[in-house]
Amino acid sequence: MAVTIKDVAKLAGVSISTVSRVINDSKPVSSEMKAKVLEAIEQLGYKPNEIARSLVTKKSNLIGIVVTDIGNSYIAEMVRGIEEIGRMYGYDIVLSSSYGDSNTEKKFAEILRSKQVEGIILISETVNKDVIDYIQDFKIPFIYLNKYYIDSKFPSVSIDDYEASFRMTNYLLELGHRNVLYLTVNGEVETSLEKYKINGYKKAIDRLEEGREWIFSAKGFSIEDGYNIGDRIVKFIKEDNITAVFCCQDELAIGLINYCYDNNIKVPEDISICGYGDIKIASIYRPRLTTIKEPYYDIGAVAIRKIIKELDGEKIEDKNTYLPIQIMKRESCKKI
Amino acid sequence: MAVTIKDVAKLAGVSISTVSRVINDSKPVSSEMKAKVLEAIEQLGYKPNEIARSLVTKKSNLIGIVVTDIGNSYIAEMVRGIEEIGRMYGYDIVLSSSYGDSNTEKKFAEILRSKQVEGIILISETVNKDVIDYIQDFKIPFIYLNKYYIDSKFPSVSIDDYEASFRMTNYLLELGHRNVLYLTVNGEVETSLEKYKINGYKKAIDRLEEGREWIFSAKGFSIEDGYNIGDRIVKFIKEDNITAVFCCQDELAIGLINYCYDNNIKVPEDISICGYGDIKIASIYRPRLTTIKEPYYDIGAVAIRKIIKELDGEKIEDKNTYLPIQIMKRESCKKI
DNA sequence: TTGAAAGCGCTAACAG
DNA sequence: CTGTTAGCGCTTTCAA
Repeated sequence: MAVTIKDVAKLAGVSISTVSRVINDSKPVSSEMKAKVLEAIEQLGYKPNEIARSLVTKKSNLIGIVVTDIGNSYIAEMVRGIEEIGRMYGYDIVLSSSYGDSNTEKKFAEILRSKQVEGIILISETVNKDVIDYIQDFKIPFIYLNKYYIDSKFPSVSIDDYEASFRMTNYLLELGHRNVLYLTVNGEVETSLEKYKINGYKKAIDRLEEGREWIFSAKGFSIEDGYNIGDRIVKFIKEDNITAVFCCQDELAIGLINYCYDNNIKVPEDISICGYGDIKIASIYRPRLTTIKEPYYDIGAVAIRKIIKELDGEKIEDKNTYLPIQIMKRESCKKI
Repeated sequence: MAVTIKDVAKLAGVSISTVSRVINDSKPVSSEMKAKVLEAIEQLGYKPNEIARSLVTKKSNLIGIVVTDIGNSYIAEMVRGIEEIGRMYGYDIVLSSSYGDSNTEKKFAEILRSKQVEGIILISETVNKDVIDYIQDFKIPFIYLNKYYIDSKFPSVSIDDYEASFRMTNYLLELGHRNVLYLTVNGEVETSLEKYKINGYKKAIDRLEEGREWIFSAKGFSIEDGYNIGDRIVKFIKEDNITAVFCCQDELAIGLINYCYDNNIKVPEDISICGYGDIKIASIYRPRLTTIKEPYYDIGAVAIRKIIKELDGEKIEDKNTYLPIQIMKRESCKKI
């Protein structure tokens, strides 16, 4: 059996309240008693039982997070931010992976609540108003992070996608490209952030004299989806003299570049390709991927900071938080 | 205030013990009472407070894990395995990142213990007997995972590095390579797994008539280290007609291939390069990296399985667990 | 089969 | 400044 506060009290010859006071520094204790207690604690190697403590204080110092898949590098990065900042404020992280199933998301959120987590961060890749409502009903601080979709009624933290997309398109234009294709993804148009990104792209193109929009859709957001659409894109490139492809996600861009590699099309010599996200591989891959940096670490950090603020009683504004945009100019896009 | 067992009892018109019995199904309860209780639970949306439960049962159903950095893809993969299997047995994961500092590892392990985790998994990248001893003193199930170093006295789960390295070298030989360079890393020779891997390489080379060993050291295990050693390797390649480089880690291999890319050396046309680990990027990168698969997910899965077994009172053998080896034959190495 | 009561390890009034 | 005591929400004897 582990050593408890009683053992310490007994050894130090004081009451348990005194021990409690010294470990929490909650009320003045005479220095001699304090010394005795500290001595006993040291001797016994006593560590307070946080579970017992939580039960009475109603503070578990736990933040629950349910992610789609910690194996995704951008999610791991968000979790890093959450964990590191959480720790600074004394919170530990309880992690669970839903693998994209929204019932699982619910179930895990439920379990987390049972474990008395003080707040929940959900990192999702699908839209599910249902799940959001469900978790909000817990009445504990809750942040919803989704790189692909938005729930307009629910604040989150992200970059301004419209602006980012606009800036990236402009960068391509500055590089001299005139026929820029935007590669988006089929799907829920209503809630997809693609709506904003496409508008950003359009705005930039529209400012061109005779600017023409080329929008194309992949089946999904994955590397494989990018690869699979390669042949159709390449056909387009040739027919319409496209010189740059702006992919709505880094994964698609990587997949597309892989397709090019496998088919002897040189990037950026034959075609410039850029992505969106700046996932880890983007700067490792050759050619290094030109992309928009979504600051995943910071997104996680800000998310948990919000939760902690709310826990501390600060009123958090009910607005989306936008983080700075950065265009990572690398070698996958060249001047024309 | 959340709804408690008392509320349920009151509403159902029974004692709290009865409620407890139905939620735990621990003792027979008449079906009518049961019905009333279930009804009340439903109506109130009652969920047992796991913290309170833990306090009395002394089972937190929490496994603590301290990792070097969840941003590392192989670590994320191990965590996936841990989490997924843990969940199957009703355990939740509390995650913390040490960023490589062994005092932090200690400190976090300590915090986890306070949180009453039932077992600890430490994923480390350095050697520190100290930390291991410290955590073992907690007297709770503990698994130590380290991709780079070994503590011979402490069982872990991994592949047989000697055998893996032997097989990979043989594969290179089968491909027709005769001058194969092994790229290792400077450092703690005593505890490094490189010892075994180098021996595996040597054994394969030695079976060759006139086989010659070429062993070279990078400064560290990172992509950057691989890149930085590029010029020296290339010099060697030319002088000594090396046709294949066997890198002791995928990261080094990727770094080296990047160096080649940037310096117009074609892989695998000019030089074959293989890695060790099969990290996520290995199969995405072009050329796809030939490498040895270390089954990270499975390593995590087996690790937590061991912990759970121990928690269930099964005696676990005090031996290292070896997982199957697989050579991923891809395009970065070609026939000669 | 049920309920009363003790107690898990700790904090926080409340007295003194 | 210190100790006594009453819980926190739950499980688990022990009687009934």
